[in-house]
Amino acid sequence: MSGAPPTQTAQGTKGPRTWQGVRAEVLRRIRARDWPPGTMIPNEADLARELGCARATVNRALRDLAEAGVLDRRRRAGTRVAATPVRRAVLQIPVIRDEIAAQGRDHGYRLLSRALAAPPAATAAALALPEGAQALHVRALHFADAQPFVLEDRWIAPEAAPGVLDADLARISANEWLVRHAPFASGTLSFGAVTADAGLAGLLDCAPGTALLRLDRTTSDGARMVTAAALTYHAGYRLRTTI
Amino acid sequence: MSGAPPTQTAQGTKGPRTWQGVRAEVLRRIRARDWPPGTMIPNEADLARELGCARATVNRALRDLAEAGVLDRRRRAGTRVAATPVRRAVLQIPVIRDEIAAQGRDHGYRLLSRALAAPPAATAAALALPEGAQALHVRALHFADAQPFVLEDRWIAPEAAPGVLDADLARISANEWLVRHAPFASGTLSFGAVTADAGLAGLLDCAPGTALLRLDRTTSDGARMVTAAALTYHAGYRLRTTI
DNA sequence: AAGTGGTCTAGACCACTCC
DNA sequence: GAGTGGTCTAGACCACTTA
Repeated sequence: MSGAPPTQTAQGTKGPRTWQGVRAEVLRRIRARDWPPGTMIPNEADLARELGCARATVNRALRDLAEAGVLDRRRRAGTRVAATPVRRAVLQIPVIRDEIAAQGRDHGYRLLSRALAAPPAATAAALALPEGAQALHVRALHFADAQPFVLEDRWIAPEAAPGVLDADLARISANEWLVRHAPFASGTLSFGAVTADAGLAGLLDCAPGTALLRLDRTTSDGARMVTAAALTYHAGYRLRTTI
Repeated sequence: MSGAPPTQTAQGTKGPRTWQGVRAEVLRRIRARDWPPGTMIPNEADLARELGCARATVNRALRDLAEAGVLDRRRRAGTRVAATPVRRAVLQIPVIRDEIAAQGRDHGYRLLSRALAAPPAATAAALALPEGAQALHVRALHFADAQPFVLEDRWIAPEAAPGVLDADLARISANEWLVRHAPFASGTLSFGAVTADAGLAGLLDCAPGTALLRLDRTTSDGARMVTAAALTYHAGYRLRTTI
């Protein structure tokens, strides 16, 4: 139910005294319509008594189901079965090199351009740059077995990524440099579709007019915006995940 | 760092005696390169002593960071900072009606077709249907304020969704019917871009050749495949999430 | 005002895995 | 075999929210 099993200890039928067992039992009652959507379920203390375990165990199970969107929990108001379950899918966003390597293909990389420039207004806003400030603009192409895989078009705020101006981005992609030097950031992600113009078509080796998947991403180190990147994938690329 | 704040109690700087405080402190040390990627960090008991809290509190914090992909934890082997951090983004997949309502727009719905038929081979395989078996094929259009929002093209295995053949899919969308009657399922999800042909362009009110975001989804109730759906969104639609 | 979930503690045992 | 994380317990206090 949850995106990934919370633990590796994913055995078959857990007794009801483990938190996985409690979760399974609660899920069973929901699926069996003992507790239809919208129903208020017993509070943690009562459930713990009924199932013969500690309240902390029940709490762990219910918290997990709430994170999965199955339950709706609120203090004082209690816990109810979600009326319209919101599914949560966990997307894995690997480093481009790793994604290609995971397919058993060779990763290639070519820096197309690198320049300090004033970004377009939208990008400047996304990076929270002051008026007229410059940023590092990098365009690069990643290959899988010599086939174009994804075009990386990235703006980096130099102050937020010290050292990036000295990095040899012809050898190591900005993607990887940032992962190594400004790791564990937070940010936003959005997906859309774009039509390949002549330039994109040439770079990604497809016909002009082809529909391509594009991922836009902004990254913050927790305090400052570090980078805004647009990744345009080759034709036919699909992003996969499981619910 | 984690997809969503695990609790609503997202205050500023938590003292180090809460699990959020421990998480913040660990994250700070990682970002400050006190613990570079690949480093083994102290075990839970030591960290708890150092930070002056219970081991369970440290466990909660480290487990959260491990779920976020920041840490790599293994029994006996200990906890280390992930060498190549795999970002995990949590995607919210709401019911279409709710997604439109959340934008403050009116949801409209029109059933285009409904028929029992033998699905194409790929779909039959996705639904694990026996040779020549029939499935319910539903095509419908969702509107936001009378503008086409998304085309739903869905195959449903009737045996796995008892009652669906009697459902009035002209009034309630298959999307919603399934959520209500076969909830809390698991499945796969994949995204891609497609070019609008004349038919799609007409339905989604865009020019032929426009690039559209398409989401393919299969759903299982845990034992059997229930449905395979393709959702093709209107031009300009973006799927957003945060890391 | 009161009841519910959210969290912390201190201790214990277990399961897994690396040495 | 030993050390690490994974989990459970019993009790306690707190924070929030709603009646």
